[in-house]
Amino acid sequence: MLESLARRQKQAEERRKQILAAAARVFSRKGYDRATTKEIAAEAQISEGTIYNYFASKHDLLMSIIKTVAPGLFETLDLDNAEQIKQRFVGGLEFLFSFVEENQEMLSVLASEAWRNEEILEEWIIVGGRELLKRAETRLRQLIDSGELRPVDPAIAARVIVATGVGLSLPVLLGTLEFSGPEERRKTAEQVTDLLLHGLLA
Amino acid sequence: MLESLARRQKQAEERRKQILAAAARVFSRKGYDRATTKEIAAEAQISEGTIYNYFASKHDLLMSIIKTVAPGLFETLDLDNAEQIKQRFVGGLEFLFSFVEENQEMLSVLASEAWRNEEILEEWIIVGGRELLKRAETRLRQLIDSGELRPVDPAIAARVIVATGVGLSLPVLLGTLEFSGPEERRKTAEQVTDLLLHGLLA
Amino acid sequence: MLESLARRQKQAEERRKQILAAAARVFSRKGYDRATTKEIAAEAQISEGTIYNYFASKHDLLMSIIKTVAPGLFETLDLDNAEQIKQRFVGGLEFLFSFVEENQEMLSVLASEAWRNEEILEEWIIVGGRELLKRAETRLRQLIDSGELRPVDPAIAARVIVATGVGLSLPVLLGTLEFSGPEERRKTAEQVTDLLLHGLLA
Amino acid sequence: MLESLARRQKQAEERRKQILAAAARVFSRKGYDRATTKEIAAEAQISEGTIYNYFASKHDLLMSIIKTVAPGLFETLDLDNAEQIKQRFVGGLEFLFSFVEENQEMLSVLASEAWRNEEILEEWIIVGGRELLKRAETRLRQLIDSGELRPVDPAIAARVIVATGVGLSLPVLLGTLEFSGPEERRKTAEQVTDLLLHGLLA
DNA sequence: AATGAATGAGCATTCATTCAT
DNA sequence: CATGAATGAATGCTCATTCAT
Repeated sequence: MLESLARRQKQAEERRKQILAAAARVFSRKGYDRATTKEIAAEAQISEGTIYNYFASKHDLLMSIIKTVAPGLFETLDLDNAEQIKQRFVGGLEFLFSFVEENQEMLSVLASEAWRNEEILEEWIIVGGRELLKRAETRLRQLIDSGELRPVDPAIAARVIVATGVGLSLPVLLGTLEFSGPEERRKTAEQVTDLLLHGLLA
Repeated sequence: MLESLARRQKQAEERRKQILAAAARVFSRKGYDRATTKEIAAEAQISEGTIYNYFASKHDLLMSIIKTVAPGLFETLDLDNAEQIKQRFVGGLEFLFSFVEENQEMLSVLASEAWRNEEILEEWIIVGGRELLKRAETRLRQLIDSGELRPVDPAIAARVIVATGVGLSLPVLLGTLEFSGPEERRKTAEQVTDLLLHGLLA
Repeated sequence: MLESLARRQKQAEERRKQILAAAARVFSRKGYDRATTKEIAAEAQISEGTIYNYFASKHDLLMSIIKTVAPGLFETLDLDNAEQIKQRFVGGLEFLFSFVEENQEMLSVLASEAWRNEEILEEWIIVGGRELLKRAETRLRQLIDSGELRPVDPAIAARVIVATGVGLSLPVLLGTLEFSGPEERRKTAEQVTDLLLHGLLA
Repeated sequence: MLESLARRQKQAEERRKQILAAAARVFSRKGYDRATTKEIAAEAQISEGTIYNYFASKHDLLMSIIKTVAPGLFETLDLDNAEQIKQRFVGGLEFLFSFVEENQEMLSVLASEAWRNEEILEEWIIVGGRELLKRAETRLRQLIDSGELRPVDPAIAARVIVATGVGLSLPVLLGTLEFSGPEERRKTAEQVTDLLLHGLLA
């Protein structure tokens, strides 16, 4: 009895994930508006009606996808988890590249819908971005105070670092660039870090 | 006769621009899919049918907007029009920020539609981006060869520079950031240039 | 064995009644078309599937409700079970009012569905109404022949009496009127009878 | 110009009526819930989309039908427009019968939907019915005071009169009875009036 | 017998496009 | 050229019914 109840809940959770993944693929391919519930159902190999046993609406599918992937994005962009400055940058970029590649479908849904969905823009881009910038700024200020970094404006520096990370991720999100593997991700992260730390000048 | 023909053509061209601007405003506000021809007609203060005297379809409106604004984007990102390295960077960034602010509506249409429109992505983002990177890379290689820049990988450096420019423009495109005026644009461009040229390290 | 079979049948009969009562409540509240099997199941505290172990379809539920309540309606309207004319009228009206109040839910289902369901209209309203009028007419003719009533057209008189009873029951069926108790029902029945027997004129 | 504008408005009004009449026929036949916009469009010999150029929704169609016919119902039931008591009753009943026959489709929509539509029930049945009873009661009280009628309870008498009128109209509304012509309507009105005024007793 | 997840036909509504005026 | 009413295909969503457990 209890066992079957637990199994049923587990199956329901599996079903939810299956539908969400299918929806993410279709949304990523077509965009939210051009995606149809018919196509999502076909992608998930279920009938249209079944979607509505697990999600209240097409809009609920979208928001559930965003909620699944967005929090991880801002954690990933965190720079606080390494010892040496260089390692922090390299590690942060590597995590970012990995996260973006692993969650490309869901993140591209987030990225493409934020433009026209006030709710997503407010809740996940503006708020998340502001907090991210604040943390980066605080961290940079500490490093400047400790003399490890030049006395640059930490607000601008934070914006440049985040902008660079986001800008470098865009082609991956758009599906126009793929890293060949972990080594390439690492090498790119190291090269970018080198440029950010030492600059372009001779 | 000829005069009236010319005048007529000129008026027709005005009408086209008027409709295109209205469409850009509505697309920017609602997104292409959620914009209706009814709303575009109302915004342009004409009737729905008139749209079809100047454009073949709603899709044609979209592509015409893209075609109007996209070429300027890549010219703007060009770094070749200044003497000193620093001035090239500062000038390029200033132009970019100005161009993005001036064309925010049309560019946000481009940015938001590229995610789900293969045609736009291919023709304007991939091709344009590739050429832009190529030009930047060539230019950087010359500067490295001349000893003005460190011997970094020019391909990576080009990607970082473009990524930073794009990443810094995103909040403006999304409408979540506005420069207070030309001075702020210039100051930001200078600070970003300083970071790109000299790096973060002490 | 036999005993358990009988018990089982009795339980099944209980279940049927339980579902039918739940369906009548929901149909009465929402109307047949807007009622859902999901809501009926919830009201009966069973699962949707179980309904179909006792009834062939939602339509079967409706017809079973009608079949349960409609025959009683026409028996109730019968005027043949009293001695004095006045008592016959008063008693008939009292029974009608009581029956309508007691079966308000099921009767309102009948009343509201007859408008759009040819089967119900034909089988229960037209046929039942015709027989009712015929019996009333026969009875009135006897009373006219015996000199107890004026020589009015018995067909018209029957229609007026039935119409009055039905018309007075409508607010109760609609749920917009409730008698405060048996005394009010009796008093109303007496007042109406007085008017029907003696008329309005001074 | 002005002429064509006026003509256009007139045509639009025609269209509205055409659609409303078609909807009333289909609602009357199938009931609101079982009627489809597809069938209404076919009945009106237009396409489905055109309905929405004139009405906001299927629900708007329903409420527009009710609003068209309901006010007339209560005016018709008014008893105030004749000299002699008998003539008032006969005239009132004749008007009622005519009105019901002429507006059978729209009225049957009102009658069948009031059961399940709180808005219609409240706004058109309860409020309208209450006012009607009040007017009838006032009028009866005057006639009682003037000695033309017996000293019966005017509230009960009003309910009986209205109930009789409504009850007699039901078969017409349901489509199970048709008067053969104006003479039959008049004769029935006279017979019913005779019974109401003089009662059944010898 | 009881359950409730899965099904898919069917519905109201939207909107790009056409075309008679 | 301008208009806007008419069109009808396409869509998100509902719900009676089935059936594996």
